[in-house]
Amino acid sequence: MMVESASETIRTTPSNQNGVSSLSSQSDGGGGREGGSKGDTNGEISPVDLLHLQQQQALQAARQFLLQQASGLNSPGSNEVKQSPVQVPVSMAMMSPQMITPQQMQQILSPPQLQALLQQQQALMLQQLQEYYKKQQEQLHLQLLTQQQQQQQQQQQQQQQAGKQAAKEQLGSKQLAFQQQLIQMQQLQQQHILNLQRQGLVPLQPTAAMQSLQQAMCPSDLQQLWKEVSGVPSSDEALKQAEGLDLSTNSSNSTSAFPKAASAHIPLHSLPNGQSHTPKRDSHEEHAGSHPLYGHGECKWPGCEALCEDMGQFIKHLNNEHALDDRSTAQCRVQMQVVQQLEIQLAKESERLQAMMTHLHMRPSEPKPFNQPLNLASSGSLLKRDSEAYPEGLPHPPTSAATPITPLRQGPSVISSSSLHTHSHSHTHGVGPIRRRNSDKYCTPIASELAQNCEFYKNADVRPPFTYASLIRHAILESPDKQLTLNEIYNWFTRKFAYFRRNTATWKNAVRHNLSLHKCFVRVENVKGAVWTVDEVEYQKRRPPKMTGSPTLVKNMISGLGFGSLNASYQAALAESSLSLLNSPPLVTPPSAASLNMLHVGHDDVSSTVEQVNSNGSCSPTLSPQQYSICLEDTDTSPYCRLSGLSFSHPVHVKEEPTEVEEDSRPVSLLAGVTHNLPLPSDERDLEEDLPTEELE
DNA sequence: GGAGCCATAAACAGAC
DNA sequence: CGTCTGTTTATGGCTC
Repeated sequence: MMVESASETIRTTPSNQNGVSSLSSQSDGGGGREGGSKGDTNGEISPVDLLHLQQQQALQAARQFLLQQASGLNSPGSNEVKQSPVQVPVSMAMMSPQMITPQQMQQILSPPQLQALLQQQQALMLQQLQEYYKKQQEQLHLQLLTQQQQQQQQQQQQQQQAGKQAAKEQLGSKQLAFQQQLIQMQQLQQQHILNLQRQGLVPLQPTAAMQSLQQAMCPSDLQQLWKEVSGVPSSDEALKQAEGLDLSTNSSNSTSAFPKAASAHIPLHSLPNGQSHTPKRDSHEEHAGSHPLYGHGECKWPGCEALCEDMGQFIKHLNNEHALDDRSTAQCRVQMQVVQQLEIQLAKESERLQAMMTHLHMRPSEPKPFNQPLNLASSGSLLKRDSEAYPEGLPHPPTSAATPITPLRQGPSVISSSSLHTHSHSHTHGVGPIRRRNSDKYCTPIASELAQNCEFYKNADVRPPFTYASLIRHAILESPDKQLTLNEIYNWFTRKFAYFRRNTATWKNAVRHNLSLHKCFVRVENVKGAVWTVDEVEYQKRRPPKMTGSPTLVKNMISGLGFGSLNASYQAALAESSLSLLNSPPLVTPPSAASLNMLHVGHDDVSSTVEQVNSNGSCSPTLSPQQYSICLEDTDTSPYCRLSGLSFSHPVHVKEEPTEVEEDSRPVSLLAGVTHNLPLPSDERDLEEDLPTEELE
């Protein structure tokens, strides 16, 4: 729930609103320049120099301010920030809330708190930054004004004299200089803002459009935003918002020479060559045949959608409605930023994809190198491998697909299991390797899967490919005491899986249902109340049929793994069944009775698995001979007896005492043997990493 | 088609 | 009285 709220806050980012409003009001206030003195600027020093100076000062100050903010936000002794505050490449804003803030804060504060804090900081920073810029602009305009006055006077004089031409040129050049300064300022501002955005220090933009970008950008939203921007009648405010900062100067009356000039140049900085006039119009007319802004009989100008029968009409419309004015330039700018943000996003996603691909490719056993131009593609191919074609458009294929697979690094167990039956599958690797993986995987069930992908499941709204029963069991076994209250189980679910942060009623009911329904979950009355424990014997009892019965189940599991939701339930069951074959030893906790139990019980499963494997032909060396032997040993000895003897002599309410007693009996050796041959270590690591971050009540 | 497993929904009861 | 917890039943999907 907390997470839920956190994400909510992220989406709404109220601070943005504040930023906007403050901005607009400020810019309005900028009108005060009129009455403002002409004083200081005056004349001896060249205005350009002055501007330069001021700009630099302003930027300097702004930078310092940002640095302070940044360092305040980030870890205390962050020197890095000092060096290149603007360089931070990572778009933290895109990352999950947890990533945004330093770990320490993360640990101290709850996500909502962090979020609120961040927003505050961001709003503050933005505000102050904007103030700086605003001041600079005001000064610029003051200068412009005074310049104009001077020029006008000059003009008059010159008119009287006659050297009109020269005067005009002078005037023009001076204006141009100012305008260029303005443009530079604007560019700097933009860059600054962008950098801030990249650093996640500032909300994408004060504009609503940017906000929406930050989330999933849906075209309709954008359109709406565009309309907002363009629709406002005397869209001063909106424009200013849209532009992030500037344009405050030339309020509505574009008739005045300066504003017009200034605004006219705004688009310039998108044009490298600096041609000042009507760049857009020209370009528009160039593509008379097929105009990029014209399609399906309507104008595609952001937020426009005006119907135009033919090109001519469209051109007219374009020239009339989207001429070079404040609104258009503002829209253009917004569009620029949209594109920029998209590019950033694209870069990020590409990077991620790259990482995923490399990771997946690294897998030695990967039978089919998937051609993944896309995340989806990769996951899809994987899915298809074992199960037939899978519906494309998996909910959260990227990581989900990747994750389930990743665990296979130790051995694509899942696949292997499937391979048992799916001979036809072009597993390049012989039976041997497959098997191993198989067994390996079995040895690193849900635990490793979770451990390795915990981050993914934590953040991605993907349904985990495990059954409720297996999840509950895992949660319980993961706990120090191997027992959890219902509420604790709930918490574990929400903590570990973003998916379970919604529809709480549904899955909680399912959890309760499972707890009650399955004999393997034993309710134990505790001092504090009731806690739930796992009866491994019972848990294992119901497994065998599945595994032995249907190898295909395992096969399907893979699809379940990569798969988000459709067959989720069933697939989950399958996945879980195979995953938890050999129950994972307690990942985080030292060998305990429970772990023992798990192992022992697991043997059962393992043995069954083994049987399959053997039947297939080769043995599973990977299953670490030791482990193997152990399993067999145990099984031989009396897996179940041992189990029951150990912790569940009375399968029921004996959670604590027995467990501890058994601990020493033999578990250690077993565990030792198993653990090291198994990929577990890494899992343990992962889990440990994982655990600290989340508080276990 | 039946068996088995699972998820989901819902009714119900008892405790807090 | 509302919520939480726990039990139970019903239903539907899926695979073997």
